[in-house]
Amino acid sequence: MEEGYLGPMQYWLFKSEPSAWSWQEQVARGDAGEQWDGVRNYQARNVMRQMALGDRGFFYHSQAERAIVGIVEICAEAHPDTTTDDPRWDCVDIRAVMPVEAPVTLDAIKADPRLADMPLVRQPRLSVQPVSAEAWRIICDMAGVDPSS
DNA sequence: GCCAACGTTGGC
DNA sequence: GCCAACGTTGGC
Repeated sequence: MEEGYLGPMQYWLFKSEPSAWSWQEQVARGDAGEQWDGVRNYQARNVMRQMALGDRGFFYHSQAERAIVGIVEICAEAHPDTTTDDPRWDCVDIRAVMPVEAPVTLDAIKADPRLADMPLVRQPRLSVQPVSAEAWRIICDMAGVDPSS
């Protein structure tokens, strides 16, 4: 990636067990954000390496809730994960932008054939995922959120 | 709380 | 470099 190049906005999805790291905790970090650490999976790491400053993402609660609950922004691009000395693992920082008007449940996503190709549906264990511009728009619609917010 | 799927680890 | 064992994840 060239320095200073502003590419098209990209979209992502971050999955978290609310008992480990919740949307409420993310919001409490404010604009400083927090590193999305602890990822020990190459595919998820590679996804994070593609993220650019200012990209947007969904914040998804797994476990009992299973719903997208908030919008986040990438506030630091991939850098070494400070929770390990293992140089293989990178992470980005994200900050909360806003909660969604209405949580979008996994059930609702699975029920929409336009979203059938999402990794969330196809590869449920991938903890950090890309989201297509179309899926972003559709889900923002369901969530009562302006896709450009 | 179970279990299937998956990904990483480590022995060979 | 293969593959079995193991640990983890996440939906149900």
